[in-house]
Amino acid sequence: MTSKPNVRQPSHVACRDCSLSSLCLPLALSLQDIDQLDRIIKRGRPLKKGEHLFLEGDSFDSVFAVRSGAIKTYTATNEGEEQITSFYLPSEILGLSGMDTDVYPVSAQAMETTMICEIPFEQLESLSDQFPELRRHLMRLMSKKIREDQQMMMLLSKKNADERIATFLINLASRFRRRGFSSQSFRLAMSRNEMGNYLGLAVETVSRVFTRFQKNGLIYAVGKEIEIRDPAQLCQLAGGKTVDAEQIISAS
Amino acid sequence: MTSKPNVRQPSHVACRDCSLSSLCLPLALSLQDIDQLDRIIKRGRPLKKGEHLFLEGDSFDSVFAVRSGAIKTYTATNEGEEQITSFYLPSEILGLSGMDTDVYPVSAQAMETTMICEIPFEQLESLSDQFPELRRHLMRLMSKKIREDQQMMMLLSKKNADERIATFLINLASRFRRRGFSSQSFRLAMSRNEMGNYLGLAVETVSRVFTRFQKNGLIYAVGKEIEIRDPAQLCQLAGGKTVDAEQIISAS
DNA sequence: ATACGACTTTGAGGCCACTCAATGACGTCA
DNA sequence: TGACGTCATTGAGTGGCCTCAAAGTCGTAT
Repeated sequence: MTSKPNVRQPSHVACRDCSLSSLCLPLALSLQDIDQLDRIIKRGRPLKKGEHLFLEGDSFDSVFAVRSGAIKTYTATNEGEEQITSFYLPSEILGLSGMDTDVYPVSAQAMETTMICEIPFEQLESLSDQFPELRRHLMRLMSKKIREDQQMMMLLSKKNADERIATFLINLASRFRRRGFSSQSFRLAMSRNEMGNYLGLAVETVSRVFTRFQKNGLIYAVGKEIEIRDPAQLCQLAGGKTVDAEQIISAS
Repeated sequence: MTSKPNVRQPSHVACRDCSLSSLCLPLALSLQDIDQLDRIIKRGRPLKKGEHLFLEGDSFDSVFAVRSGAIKTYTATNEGEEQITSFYLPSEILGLSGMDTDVYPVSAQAMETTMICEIPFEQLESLSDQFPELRRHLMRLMSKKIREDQQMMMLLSKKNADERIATFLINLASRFRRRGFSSQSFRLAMSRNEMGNYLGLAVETVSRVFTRFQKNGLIYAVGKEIEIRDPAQLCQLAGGKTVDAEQIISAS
């Protein structure tokens, strides 16, 4: 929009030097093949909070990897309100759901200052022709997304407010952990409002549950800073059998 | 289980002779290439109502296409109850969500007598190596599934009982229509219980909504036979902007 | 430092869908 | 054909979460 931004963090880290490569697309490629992926990746300036990566209805050209920061995707309900469909953390890939309609079915917006790697889909497809493993990885990504969405459907149709929020916190914790951050103590990128929107709850309900969890020693929360105090009980609320839950318990 | 069943319908229709080929996997292939797909497809005996195609946790070996009948997929909630995740009608493909874990994340059960085409995944993958278009089609299928699941999440988190059931009926009608059946009048494969389970509603609520819809002239329902009397209003309840809705309106 | 807006918390009250319970309809099998 | 089990319907009562409202807190920009 204005002149080139003054970025402290180098904006052009190659995949081979990126600390996230073992979680991101490159994990499907050998060291020498990574460079080919690297060449098609576009790394733009950081997005500021509130800026959009793409809008619902934009033509589907690329998939994106989050390098730092956080992205939310959302769509409009029939009444024109926003319905958040996903939150994306560093190393996670978004945009794939646009593939079969040639337009993105959701909008993607930065929730804080965010760095993004853009992978033009057409070139990704030709690369997939060369590297079957990359192709399989893409399909696994989508398959995983389907499973996660089904977990989410289960949450929305069967869980009460306490269970929803416990599940959400445990899930976030586990994702932070995989990325080398603390799973006990972290900062939420989203507001209570956004959390409620995503979880199918009113803001007030989210707030009340947080208060109650804190009163009962499950968590300690100040604003967006969260500390998980009783992972075991939180996991149990979330419905212990999930892998996520076990990961956190083992981390404590 | 017993001797070979006496099937009225020929159990070994080749893809090229199957009336569903234009909706199913073959749509990605040219006429001569279809035969290659055809050779890897296994067509077993029909499943009787209640029989399982696979169980949650079974090793992921194949994807399946429904040829006739209907399949539901479900998983167990933490309390051990069944949570239905999808219904599949003829020409629809299921099983793809097992891809990234090597086990099926759900169980699949016949809701009525059902004929199935089984496509061993390993062979489907090698075929994909030969035919980029087949590969793209598979990815589009998954992408579509993701979009549908997100519609479902929206339904579960934002819609009330009336809207959920209207959406469900409109969606079914549109799927029947695509398959050349009437979209005005059809037979539900699922019980009220299963419908409620899928839609996140109690059976009693489903029943009450059906009664009310009937009283208001939106539908006429006797048991599992459904007639859509006022597609426009039903679409509006479902949240008019969906493509499904428009299709039905244009059909009336 | 201060003022403003955005976000969060807390309370009061109401509604929608759930649960429990009982009756009615359907389909199936002996 | 009758008896049984399953499924569907209807009613009464309850509770969890929503809505509305107001006060409190935080962050930010001037």
